[in-house]
Amino acid sequence: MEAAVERAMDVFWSRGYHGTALPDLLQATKLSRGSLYAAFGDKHSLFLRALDRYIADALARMEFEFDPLKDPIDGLRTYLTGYVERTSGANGRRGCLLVATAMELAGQDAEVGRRVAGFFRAMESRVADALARAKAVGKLADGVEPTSAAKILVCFVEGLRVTGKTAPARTSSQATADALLDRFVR
Amino acid sequence: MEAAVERAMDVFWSRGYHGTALPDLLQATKLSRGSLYAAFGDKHSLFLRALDRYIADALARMEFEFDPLKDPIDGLRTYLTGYVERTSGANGRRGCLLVATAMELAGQDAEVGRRVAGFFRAMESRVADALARAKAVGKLADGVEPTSAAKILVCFVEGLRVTGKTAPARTSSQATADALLDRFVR
DNA sequence: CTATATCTGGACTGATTGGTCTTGAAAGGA
DNA sequence: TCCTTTCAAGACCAATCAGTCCAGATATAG
Repeated sequence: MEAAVERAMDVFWSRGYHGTALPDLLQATKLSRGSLYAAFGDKHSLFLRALDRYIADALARMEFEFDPLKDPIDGLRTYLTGYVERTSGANGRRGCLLVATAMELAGQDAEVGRRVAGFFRAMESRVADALARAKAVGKLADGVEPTSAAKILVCFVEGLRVTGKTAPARTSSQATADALLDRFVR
Repeated sequence: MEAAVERAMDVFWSRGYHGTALPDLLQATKLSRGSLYAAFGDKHSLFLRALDRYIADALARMEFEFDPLKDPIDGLRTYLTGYVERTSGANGRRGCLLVATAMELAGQDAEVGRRVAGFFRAMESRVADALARAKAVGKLADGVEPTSAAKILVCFVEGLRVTGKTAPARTSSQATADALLDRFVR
Protein backbone atom coordinates (compact mmCIF):
# COMPACT_ATOMS: atom_id res chain seq x y z
CA MET A 1 0.00 0.00 0.00
CA GLU A 2 2.64 2.46 1.03
CA ALA A 3 4.88 0.99 -1.64
CA ALA A 4 2.19 1.85 -4.19
CA VAL A 5 2.20 5.46 -3.01
CA GLU A 6 5.95 5.57 -3.41
CA ARG A 7 5.81 4.17 -6.92
CA ALA A 8 3.04 6.59 -7.84
CA MET A 9 5.17 9.38 -6.41
CA ASP A 10 7.98 8.41 -8.77
CA VAL A 11 5.64 8.69 -11.74
CA PHE A 12 4.18 12.07 -10.75
CA TRP A 13 7.72 13.19 -9.98
CA SER A 14 8.99 12.66 -13.48
CA ARG A 15 5.85 13.46 -15.47
CA GLY A 16 3.87 15.99 -13.42
CA TYR A 17 0.20 15.79 -12.50
CA HIS A 18 -1.46 16.51 -15.83
CA GLY A 19 1.30 14.65 -17.61
CA THR A 20 0.68 11.28 -15.95
CA ALA A 21 -2.22 9.17 -17.15
CA LEU A 22 -3.98 6.38 -15.33
CA PRO A 23 -2.21 3.60 -17.27
CA ASP A 24 1.13 5.03 -16.14
CA LEU A 25 0.03 4.74 -12.52
CA LEU A 26 -1.38 1.25 -13.01
CA GLN A 27 1.85 0.03 -14.53
CA ALA A 28 3.99 1.62 -11.83
CA THR A 29 1.92 0.50 -8.87
CA LYS A 30 1.13 -2.91 -10.39
CA LEU A 31 -2.41 -2.40 -9.17
CA SER A 32 -5.52 -3.14 -11.17
CA ARG A 33 -7.78 -0.27 -12.02
CA GLY A 34 -10.38 -1.39 -9.53
CA SER A 35 -7.89 -1.85 -6.71
CA LEU A 36 -6.33 1.55 -7.27
CA TYR A 37 -9.67 3.33 -7.14
CA ALA A 38 -10.74 1.28 -4.13
CA ALA A 39 -7.54 2.12 -2.28
CA PHE A 40 -7.11 5.79 -3.14
CA GLY A 41 -10.41 7.14 -4.42
CA ASP A 42 -9.22 9.00 -7.45
CA LYS A 43 -6.18 10.37 -9.22
CA HIS A 44 -6.18 13.60 -7.28
CA SER A 45 -6.31 11.89 -3.90
CA LEU A 46 -3.48 9.58 -4.86
CA PHE A 47 -1.48 12.57 -5.97
CA LEU A 48 -2.01 14.24 -2.61
CA ARG A 49 -0.82 11.08 -0.88
CA ALA A 50 2.30 11.04 -3.05
CA LEU A 51 2.95 14.71 -2.40
CA ASP A 52 2.57 14.21 1.34
CA ARG A 53 5.03 11.37 1.16
CA TYR A 54 7.51 13.52 -0.71
CA ILE A 55 7.16 16.31 1.85
CA ALA A 56 7.54 13.91 4.76
CA ASP A 57 10.78 12.59 3.28
CA ALA A 58 12.14 16.12 2.93
CA LEU A 59 11.17 17.05 6.48
CA ALA A 60 12.78 13.90 7.84
CA ARG A 61 15.97 14.73 6.00
CA MET A 62 16.05 18.20 7.52
CA GLU A 63 15.35 16.83 10.95
CA PHE A 64 18.55 14.88 10.59
CA GLU A 65 20.62 17.63 9.02
CA PHE A 66 19.54 20.29 11.49
CA ASP A 67 19.75 18.11 14.57
CA PRO A 68 20.25 20.54 17.51
CA LEU A 69 22.98 18.27 18.84
CA LYS A 70 25.13 18.88 15.80
CA ASP A 71 27.03 21.93 14.71
CA PRO A 72 24.58 24.20 12.85
CA ILE A 73 27.14 25.28 10.25
CA ASP A 74 27.90 21.66 9.46
CA GLY A 75 24.18 21.11 9.15
CA LEU A 76 23.80 23.96 6.71
CA ARG A 77 26.73 22.64 4.69
CA THR A 78 25.28 19.16 4.33
CA TYR A 79 21.84 20.66 3.66
CA LEU A 80 23.25 22.67 0.78
CA THR A 81 25.41 19.83 -0.48
CA GLY A 82 22.35 17.61 -0.53
CA TYR A 83 20.56 20.08 -2.77
CA VAL A 84 23.61 20.39 -4.99
CA GLU A 85 23.64 16.62 -5.38
CA ARG A 86 19.93 16.50 -6.18
CA THR A 87 20.11 19.31 -8.72
CA SER A 88 23.14 18.22 -10.74
CA GLY A 89 23.38 16.06 -13.81
CA ALA A 90 20.74 13.37 -14.20
CA ASN A 91 19.34 14.03 -10.71
CA GLY A 92 18.84 17.64 -11.66
CA ARG A 93 17.08 16.77 -14.89
CA ARG A 94 14.68 14.61 -12.95
CA GLY A 95 13.60 17.70 -11.07
CA CYS A 96 11.62 18.12 -7.88
CA LEU A 97 8.07 17.00 -7.30
CA LEU A 98 7.40 19.83 -4.91
CA VAL A 99 8.67 22.64 -7.11
CA ALA A 100 6.99 21.20 -10.19
CA THR A 101 3.76 20.90 -8.25
CA ALA A 102 4.09 24.42 -6.91
CA MET A 103 4.35 25.77 -10.44
CA GLU A 104 1.73 23.49 -11.96
CA LEU A 105 -1.00 23.44 -9.33
CA ALA A 106 -0.35 25.59 -6.27
CA GLY A 107 -2.10 28.62 -7.72
CA GLN A 108 -5.33 26.82 -8.59
CA ASP A 109 -5.57 23.86 -6.25
CA ALA A 110 -6.14 24.93 -2.66
CA GLU A 111 -5.24 21.56 -1.15
CA VAL A 112 -1.95 21.61 -2.99
CA GLY A 113 -1.36 25.29 -2.24
CA ARG A 114 -1.64 24.73 1.49
CA ARG A 115 0.85 21.87 1.42
CA VAL A 116 3.37 23.78 -0.67
CA ALA A 117 3.12 26.90 1.46
CA GLY A 118 3.42 24.83 4.61
CA PHE A 119 6.52 23.12 3.37
CA PHE A 120 8.28 26.35 2.47
CA ARG A 121 7.39 27.75 5.88
CA ALA A 122 8.71 24.65 7.60
CA MET A 123 11.97 24.68 5.69
CA GLU A 124 12.47 28.36 6.31
CA SER A 125 11.95 27.99 10.04
CA ARG A 126 14.37 25.08 10.29
CA VAL A 127 17.05 26.93 8.38
CA ALA A 128 16.43 30.06 10.44
CA ASP A 129 16.76 28.02 13.59
CA ALA A 130 20.10 26.62 12.52
CA LEU A 131 21.30 30.10 11.62
CA ALA A 132 20.17 31.45 14.97
CA ARG A 133 22.12 28.75 16.77
CA ALA A 134 25.15 29.58 14.67
CA LYS A 135 24.78 33.25 15.49
CA ALA A 136 24.51 32.46 19.20
CA VAL A 137 27.98 30.96 19.14
CA GLY A 138 29.38 33.81 17.07
CA LYS A 139 29.80 31.91 13.84
CA LEU A 140 27.78 34.26 11.65
CA ALA A 141 29.27 37.19 9.77
CA ASP A 142 28.47 40.68 10.98
CA GLY A 143 25.01 41.95 10.14
CA VAL A 144 23.56 38.60 9.14
CA GLU A 145 20.02 38.23 10.36
CA PRO A 146 18.94 34.57 10.73
CA THR A 147 15.34 34.95 9.51
CA SER A 148 16.33 37.05 6.53
CA ALA A 149 19.25 34.79 5.61
CA ALA A 150 16.95 31.78 5.90
CA LYS A 151 14.59 33.25 3.30
CA ILE A 152 17.56 33.80 1.03
CA LEU A 153 18.76 30.23 1.42
CA VAL A 154 15.32 28.76 0.78
CA CYS A 155 14.93 30.80 -2.40
CA PHE A 156 18.41 29.78 -3.43
CA VAL A 157 17.89 26.04 -3.08
CA GLU A 158 14.50 26.17 -4.79
CA GLY A 159 16.12 28.16 -7.57
CA LEU A 160 18.77 25.46 -7.80
CA ARG A 161 15.99 22.98 -8.47
CA VAL A 162 14.83 25.12 -11.37
CA THR A 163 18.17 25.76 -13.00
CA GLY A 164 19.03 22.14 -12.22
CA LYS A 165 16.56 21.07 -14.94
CA THR A 166 19.29 22.01 -17.42
CA ALA A 167 21.56 19.47 -15.73
CA PRO A 168 24.54 21.62 -14.68
CA ALA A 169 27.79 20.10 -13.42
CA ARG A 170 27.98 19.22 -9.75
CA THR A 171 31.25 21.04 -9.18
CA SER A 172 29.83 24.29 -10.48
CA SER A 173 26.72 24.16 -8.31
CA GLN A 174 28.77 23.16 -5.30
CA ALA A 175 31.07 26.14 -5.75
CA THR A 176 28.07 28.43 -6.03
CA ALA A 177 26.52 27.08 -2.86
CA ASP A 178 29.81 27.39 -1.02
CA ALA A 179 30.18 30.97 -2.20
CA LEU A 180 26.76 31.83 -0.85
CA LEU A 181 27.30 30.24 2.53
CA ASP A 182 30.66 31.97 2.81
CA ARG A 183 28.83 35.28 2.72
CA PHE A 184 26.99 34.31 5.88
CA VAL A 185 29.51 32.52 8.06
CA ARG A 186 32.47 34.00 9.82
CA MET B 1 -0.97 37.41 -35.58
CA GLU B 2 1.54 38.50 -33.01
CA ALA B 3 -1.35 39.51 -30.79
CA ALA B 4 -2.59 35.93 -31.01
CA VAL B 5 0.79 34.66 -29.81
CA GLU B 6 0.62 37.04 -26.89
CA ARG B 7 -2.85 35.91 -25.90
CA ALA B 8 -1.84 32.28 -26.24
CA MET B 9 1.17 33.05 -24.05
CA ASP B 10 -1.16 34.35 -21.36
CA VAL B 11 -3.10 31.10 -21.38
CA PHE B 12 -0.04 28.84 -21.26
CA TRP B 13 1.32 31.13 -18.57
CA SER B 14 -1.52 30.57 -16.17
CA ARG B 15 -2.40 26.95 -17.02
CA GLY B 16 0.80 25.29 -18.21
CA TYR B 17 1.28 23.28 -21.38
CA HIS B 18 -0.61 20.11 -20.55
CA GLY B 19 -3.16 22.12 -18.61
CA THR B 20 -4.34 24.21 -21.55
CA ALA B 21 -6.71 22.64 -24.03
CA LEU B 22 -7.40 23.74 -27.58
CA PRO B 23 -10.71 25.44 -26.71
CA ASP B 24 -8.84 27.62 -24.19
CA LEU B 25 -6.51 28.79 -26.94
CA LEU B 26 -9.34 29.35 -29.41
CA GLN B 27 -11.23 31.49 -26.95
CA ALA B 28 -8.16 33.50 -25.98
CA THR B 29 -6.88 34.10 -29.49
CA LYS B 30 -10.37 34.56 -30.98
CA LEU B 31 -9.18 32.42 -33.88
CA SER B 32 -11.16 29.64 -35.45
CA ARG B 33 -9.79 26.15 -35.23
CA GLY B 34 -8.82 26.13 -38.88
CA SER B 35 -7.11 29.50 -38.73
CA LEU B 36 -5.09 28.60 -35.69
CA TYR B 37 -3.79 25.40 -37.24
CA ALA B 38 -3.11 27.16 -40.53
CA ALA B 39 -1.16 29.90 -38.76
CA PHE B 40 0.82 27.88 -36.22
CA GLY B 41 0.81 24.24 -37.27
CA ASP B 42 -0.03 22.62 -33.98
CA LYS B 43 -0.27 23.18 -30.24
CA HIS B 44 3.38 22.50 -29.62
CA SER B 45 4.57 24.95 -32.25
CA LEU B 46 2.29 27.64 -30.89
CA PHE B 47 3.64 26.97 -27.43
CA LEU B 48 7.19 27.40 -28.66
CA ARG B 49 6.22 30.71 -30.24
CA ALA B 50 4.68 31.84 -26.96
CA LEU B 51 7.72 30.74 -24.99
CA ASP B 52 10.04 32.58 -27.38
CA ARG B 53 7.95 35.68 -26.95
CA TYR B 54 8.15 35.39 -23.17
CA ILE B 55 11.92 34.98 -23.31
CA ALA B 56 12.31 37.90 -25.70
CA ASP B 57 10.37 40.13 -23.31
CA ALA B 58 12.60 39.12 -20.41
CA LEU B 59 15.77 39.70 -22.41
CA ALA B 60 14.54 43.13 -23.50
CA ARG B 61 13.85 44.03 -19.89
CA MET B 62 17.36 43.06 -18.86
CA GLU B 63 18.84 44.97 -21.78
CA PHE B 64 17.24 48.05 -20.28
CA GLU B 65 18.08 47.32 -16.65
CA PHE B 66 21.70 46.42 -17.34
CA ASP B 67 22.35 49.22 -19.81
CA PRO B 68 26.14 49.76 -19.71
CA LEU B 69 25.53 53.49 -19.55
CA LYS B 70 23.80 53.20 -16.20
CA ASP B 71 25.20 52.42 -12.79
CA PRO B 72 25.43 48.61 -12.49
CA ILE B 73 24.38 48.57 -8.85
CA ASP B 74 21.28 50.58 -9.71
CA GLY B 75 20.64 48.09 -12.47
CA LEU B 76 20.90 45.16 -10.11
CA ARG B 77 18.57 46.90 -7.66
CA THR B 78 15.85 47.48 -10.24
CA TYR B 79 16.40 43.98 -11.62
CA LEU B 80 15.77 42.49 -8.18
CA THR B 81 12.90 44.85 -7.42
CA GLY B 82 11.27 43.81 -10.68
CA TYR B 83 11.39 40.17 -9.61
CA VAL B 84 10.07 41.07 -6.18
CA GLU B 85 7.14 42.82 -7.82
CA ARG B 86 6.46 39.88 -10.12
CA THR B 87 6.64 37.32 -7.33
CA SER B 88 4.46 39.01 -4.73
CA GLY B 89 0.75 38.74 -4.09
CA ALA B 90 -1.42 38.08 -7.11
CA ASN B 91 1.49 38.49 -9.52
CA GLY B 92 3.36 35.82 -7.61
CA ARG B 93 0.43 33.44 -7.68
CA ARG B 94 0.28 33.81 -11.43
CA GLY B 95 3.77 32.40 -11.61
CA CYS B 96 6.31 32.39 -14.40
CA LEU B 97 5.91 30.74 -17.78
CA LEU B 98 9.58 30.01 -18.04
CA VAL B 99 10.00 28.37 -14.64
CA ALA B 100 6.77 26.41 -15.02
CA THR B 101 7.92 25.24 -18.44
CA ALA B 102 11.34 24.33 -17.13
CA MET B 103 9.79 22.09 -14.51
CA GLU B 104 7.07 20.65 -16.76
CA LEU B 105 8.88 20.06 -20.03
CA ALA B 106 12.58 20.94 -20.03
CA GLY B 107 13.64 17.43 -19.06
CA GLN B 108 11.74 15.66 -21.81
CA ASP B 109 11.31 18.17 -24.62
CA ALA B 110 14.62 18.99 -26.28
CA GLU B 111 13.32 22.10 -28.07
CA VAL B 112 12.10 23.48 -24.77
CA GLY B 113 15.21 22.38 -22.91
CA ARG B 114 17.48 24.31 -25.24
CA ARG B 115 15.44 27.48 -24.86
CA VAL B 116 15.32 27.25 -21.08
CA ALA B 117 19.03 26.53 -20.76
CA GLY B 118 19.83 29.35 -23.15
CA PHE B 119 17.77 31.80 -21.17
CA PHE B 120 19.42 30.95 -17.87
CA ARG B 121 22.82 31.27 -19.50
CA ALA B 122 21.87 34.65 -20.95
CA MET B 123 20.57 35.98 -17.67
CA GLU B 124 23.61 34.75 -15.81
CA SER B 125 26.00 36.41 -18.22
CA ARG B 126 24.13 39.73 -18.06
CA VAL B 127 24.13 39.72 -14.28
CA ALA B 128 27.77 38.70 -14.20
CA ASP B 129 28.58 41.53 -16.55
CA ALA B 130 26.86 44.07 -14.33
CA LEU B 131 28.68 42.69 -11.29
CA ALA B 132 32.00 42.85 -13.12
CA ARG B 133 31.42 46.49 -13.95
CA ALA B 134 30.53 47.17 -10.34
CA LYS B 135 33.67 45.43 -9.19
CA ALA B 136 35.76 47.46 -11.62
CA VAL B 137 34.70 50.65 -9.87
CA GLY B 138 35.23 49.16 -6.44
CA LYS B 139 31.61 48.83 -5.46
CA LEU B 140 31.67 45.12 -4.64
CA ALA B 141 32.42 43.74 -1.19
CA ASP B 142 35.72 41.99 -0.63
CA GLY B 143 35.98 38.51 -2.05
CA VAL B 144 32.90 38.69 -4.26
CA GLU B 145 33.48 36.99 -7.57
CA PRO B 146 31.16 38.30 -10.34
CA THR B 147 30.53 34.97 -12.09
CA SER B 148 29.90 33.13 -8.85
CA ALA B 149 27.68 35.88 -7.44
CA ALA B 150 25.75 35.94 -10.72
CA LYS B 151 24.92 32.25 -10.36
CA ILE B 152 23.71 32.93 -6.84
CA LEU B 153 21.49 35.80 -7.96
CA VAL B 154 19.97 33.82 -10.82
CA CYS B 155 19.14 30.93 -8.51
CA PHE B 156 17.73 33.38 -6.01
CA VAL B 157 15.34 35.10 -8.40
CA GLU B 158 14.18 31.82 -9.91
CA GLY B 159 13.62 30.55 -6.39
CA LEU B 160 11.60 33.68 -5.72
CA ARG B 161 9.33 32.68 -8.59
CA VAL B 162 8.77 29.32 -6.92
CA THR B 163 8.10 30.54 -3.40
CA GLY B 164 6.11 33.38 -4.97
CA LYS B 165 3.41 30.85 -5.90
CA THR B 166 2.33 31.05 -2.25
CA ALA B 167 1.77 34.78 -2.73
CA PRO B 168 4.05 36.29 -0.07
CA ALA B 169 3.90 39.99 0.87
CA ARG B 170 5.90 42.39 -1.28
CA THR B 171 7.61 44.03 1.69
CA SER B 172 8.97 40.73 2.92
CA SER B 173 10.39 39.68 -0.44
CA GLN B 174 11.86 43.12 -0.98
CA ALA B 175 13.64 42.99 2.37
CA THR B 176 15.03 39.57 1.50
CA ALA B 177 16.31 40.73 -1.86
CA ASP B 178 17.86 43.80 -0.27
CA ALA B 179 19.55 41.66 2.35
CA LEU B 180 21.09 39.47 -0.33
CA LEU B 181 22.38 42.33 -2.42
CA ASP B 182 23.82 43.95 0.69
CA ARG B 183 26.06 40.92 1.08
CA PHE B 184 27.61 41.70 -2.30
CA VAL B 185 27.93 45.46 -2.46
CA ARG B 186 30.24 47.64 -0.51
C1' DC C 1 -15.38 -29.34 0.73
C1' DT C 2 -17.94 -25.40 0.94
C1' DA C 3 -18.88 -20.63 1.73
C1' DT C 4 -17.21 -16.12 1.81
C1' DA C 5 -14.35 -12.54 0.87
C1' DT C 6 -10.88 -10.41 -2.08
C1' DC C 7 -8.85 -9.04 -6.00
C1' DT C 8 -7.77 -9.11 -10.88
C1' DG C 9 -8.08 -8.09 -15.93
C1' DG C 10 -10.56 -5.91 -18.88
C1' DA C 11 -14.90 -4.32 -20.99
C1' DC C 12 -17.32 -0.22 -20.91
C1' DT C 13 -18.85 4.72 -20.16
C1' DG C 14 -19.26 9.64 -21.42
C1' DA C 15 -16.36 13.36 -21.83
C1' DT C 16 -12.43 15.48 -23.77
C1' DT C 17 -8.08 15.39 -26.24
C1' DG C 18 -5.46 17.32 -30.54
C1' DG C 19 -6.23 17.63 -35.25
C1' DT C 20 -8.79 17.58 -40.03
C1' DC C 21 -12.21 18.91 -43.18
C1' DT C 22 -16.39 20.92 -45.13
C1' DT C 23 -19.60 24.41 -45.71
C1' DG C 24 -20.92 28.98 -46.41
C1' DA C 25 -20.46 33.81 -45.54
C1' DA C 26 -17.67 37.84 -46.24
C1' DA C 27 -14.35 40.51 -48.64
C1' DG C 28 -11.57 42.23 -52.42
C1' DG C 29 -10.21 42.99 -57.18
C1' DA C 30 -11.20 43.31 -62.06
C1' DT D 1 -21.22 42.11 -61.52
C1' DC D 2 -18.54 38.09 -61.18
C1' DC D 3 -14.68 35.49 -59.83
C1' DT D 4 -11.36 34.36 -56.49
C1' DT D 5 -9.53 34.29 -52.08
C1' DT D 6 -9.99 34.23 -47.16
C1' DC D 7 -11.67 32.85 -43.08
C1' DA D 8 -15.08 31.69 -39.40
C1' DA D 9 -18.16 28.09 -37.47
C1' DG D 10 -18.55 23.83 -36.34
C1' DA D 11 -19.16 18.92 -37.79
C1' DC D 12 -16.34 15.22 -37.49
C1' DC D 13 -12.38 11.91 -36.44
C1' DA D 14 -9.64 8.50 -33.85
C1' DA D 15 -7.36 8.37 -29.60
C1' DT D 16 -7.22 9.03 -24.96
C1' DC D 17 -8.92 10.77 -20.61
C1' DA D 18 -10.68 9.58 -15.67
C1' DG D 19 -13.73 6.66 -13.64
C1' DT D 20 -17.26 2.51 -13.12
C1' DC D 21 -18.49 -2.07 -13.24
C1' DC D 22 -18.51 -6.99 -13.61
C1' DA D 23 -17.27 -11.77 -14.46
C1' DG D 24 -14.19 -14.91 -13.00
C1' DA D 25 -9.97 -16.43 -10.74
C1' DT D 26 -7.84 -16.90 -6.32
C1' DA D 27 -7.39 -17.11 -1.69
C1' DT D 28 -9.10 -17.58 3.08
C1' DA D 29 -12.02 -19.45 6.63
C1' DG D 30 -14.84 -22.72 8.81
